[in-house]
Amino acid sequence: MSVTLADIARATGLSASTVSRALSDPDKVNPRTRDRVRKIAQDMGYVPNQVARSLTSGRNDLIGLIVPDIANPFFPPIIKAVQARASAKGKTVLIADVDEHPSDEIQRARVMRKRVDGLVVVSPRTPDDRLDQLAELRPIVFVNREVKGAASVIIEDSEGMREAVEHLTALGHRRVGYLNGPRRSWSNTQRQNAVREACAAHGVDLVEFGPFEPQIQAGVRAADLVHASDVTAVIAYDDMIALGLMARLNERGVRVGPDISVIGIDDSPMSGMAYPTLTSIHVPGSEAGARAVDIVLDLADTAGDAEPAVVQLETRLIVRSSTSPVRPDR
Amino acid sequence: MSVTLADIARATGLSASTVSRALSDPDKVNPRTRDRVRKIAQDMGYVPNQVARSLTSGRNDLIGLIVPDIANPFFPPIIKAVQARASAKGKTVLIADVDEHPSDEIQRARVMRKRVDGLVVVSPRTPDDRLDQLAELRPIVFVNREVKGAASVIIEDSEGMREAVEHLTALGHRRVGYLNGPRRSWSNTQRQNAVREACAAHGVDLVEFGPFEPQIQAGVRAADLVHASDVTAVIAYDDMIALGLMARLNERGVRVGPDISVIGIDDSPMSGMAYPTLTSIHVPGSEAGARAVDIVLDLADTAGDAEPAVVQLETRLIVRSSTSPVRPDR
DNA sequence: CTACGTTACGCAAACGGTTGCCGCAAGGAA
DNA sequence: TTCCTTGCGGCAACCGTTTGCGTAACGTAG
Repeated sequence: MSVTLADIARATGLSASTVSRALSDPDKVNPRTRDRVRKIAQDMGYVPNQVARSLTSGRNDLIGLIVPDIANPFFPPIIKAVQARASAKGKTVLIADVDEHPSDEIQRARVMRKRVDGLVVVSPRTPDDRLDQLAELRPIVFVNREVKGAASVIIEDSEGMREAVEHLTALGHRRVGYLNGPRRSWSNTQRQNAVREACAAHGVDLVEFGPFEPQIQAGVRAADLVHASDVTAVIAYDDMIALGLMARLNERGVRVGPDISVIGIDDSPMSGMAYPTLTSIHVPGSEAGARAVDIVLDLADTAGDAEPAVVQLETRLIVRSSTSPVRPDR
Repeated sequence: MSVTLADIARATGLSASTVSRALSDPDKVNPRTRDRVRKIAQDMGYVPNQVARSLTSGRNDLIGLIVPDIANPFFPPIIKAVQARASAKGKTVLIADVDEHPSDEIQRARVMRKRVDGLVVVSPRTPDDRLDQLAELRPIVFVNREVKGAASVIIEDSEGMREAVEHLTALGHRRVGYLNGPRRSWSNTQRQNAVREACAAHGVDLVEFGPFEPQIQAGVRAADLVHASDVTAVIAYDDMIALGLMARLNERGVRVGPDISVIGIDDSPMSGMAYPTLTSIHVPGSEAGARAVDIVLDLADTAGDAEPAVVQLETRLIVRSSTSPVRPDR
């Protein structure tokens, strides 16, 4: 079918091993031979069979990426960053969208395990005990999730959240809503704690709603609850919910900004395109993705003796036009 | 390191071949033996090594997907659909984001070729001659791009475009702008032709702008050009441009809808979340992705003797609130 | 009881590279 | 000239599975 090492060996009169070395381990062979082999290989259109290569060498030049939902706009930037970084290091990305269906995760991961050099898992919803099982599939690194004994890149919500609440108090808001994300979400727990602490610290009344799924529709539903309450500002678990919220408020004639302030989390690319543009807590997804790749490849090299790295990334508030001073009559 | 067939063979006192058959070709062995083997394999936590499996069988259970830009919201639904469909057929997706950098494509594709069962390529920008090279890497299917002699799923813009122009004329618009996409984009050529024909057919004056990159920022830039012209409605090459356009028009106090009508193309998930919600020509990306997977796997089975399938998918207009009757004074 | 057909399993050769080890030849030193 | 070193390249094992073929054991029929 296609050109193999053996074909080149025949064409050059050398043995397969020499050809192999000429192509991948240049120092072990005479420069003249090397060049001759390379030229012939080139001419014959030789492309090494990665599968065969992996089998012996153990290296796959592949990294596995597991995400819950590609369509959620928070993830594409992460995926892109992972893929870019991997590509820069000569790796390709094997992707699995588990579609918010955590039970698939372990299965998928196990199947992937042998053909990738490492796993990057973005898994906000999976229960801890499942993750522990996953964690055995080293090298592995978790993004936005802390798993004991495993490497991870986590996003520290507290700073951004503090900025958000500070921003709202500066605008005169004293009663703020928080729209909870999914009940089992690790992120939501983090964010919930962060908002509670920040509000307590600033003497702001906190009203919690939800849980809501990270979907536009959930935000739409949330809108009416929020509107019926007496909060003057609301922080949503993520931008999706915030955007749905805004859309519905717009529809009901409530002006986001002047009438009620809205803050999202993630700072997904859509924040700047919504109307009004959405004030959002920037979560450095791209950076997290890139770091995760670095860590996992490091792990792959150093055969897992080192102690797992835990990288923390900070969040910060990006102010746009969905937040305004509280209305004088409230 | 991890459990192999040989380990199970040892544990059961059988040979590796029998174990292999017990697990993957159930009819060839005694049911009693089969069950015993399966139980032990299960207990020992055996996971077949896909790499080794691929090497002999030739099957990889992988399909390659090449997209220009994951972060462009048009693609995630396609990726998701591809991944979902692939997953349903027991395949995993190898993804390459070529970052709008067409020269990488062939290289990446060649490297992928041996380890995937087929390639799905979404490549709106790559020049034809390059695609011809790509097309040799069968099985391969192109999405939203026609390549002679190769399978493809193409999206027929004309119907949706006809509906769009019809819709605008019904609202009284007689002078319509079209914001061109990237100069070398195949899609843009299609859309440009479609809008020209549709306008000609309905006696509408067409004013073309651009080319523009499919980015928010390009739309922002387009806004001022459009505003300075005398068109009362504008159709953008894609939603990204349309959204940027709307954002800037909003900012300048031009009311999208009442003052100027805007139509996007793609009907990306954001169309419904913009303000005002964006009338857009729905492009069935998910369906295209799913169909592409079907075709490519078909091709992989039937060793490429059949003549390449070309599937056409229709577009249709989704009316939302960014289009309104033309202002009486225009 | 022999002969033949099944069934159930094992042997061994792939698949296409990689890599440890060894032999051999050439060059330098003694 | 001889011995040792060094560098180059070949041999063969191996990675973990699949699969064609062969064969032992067993059952059935003649």
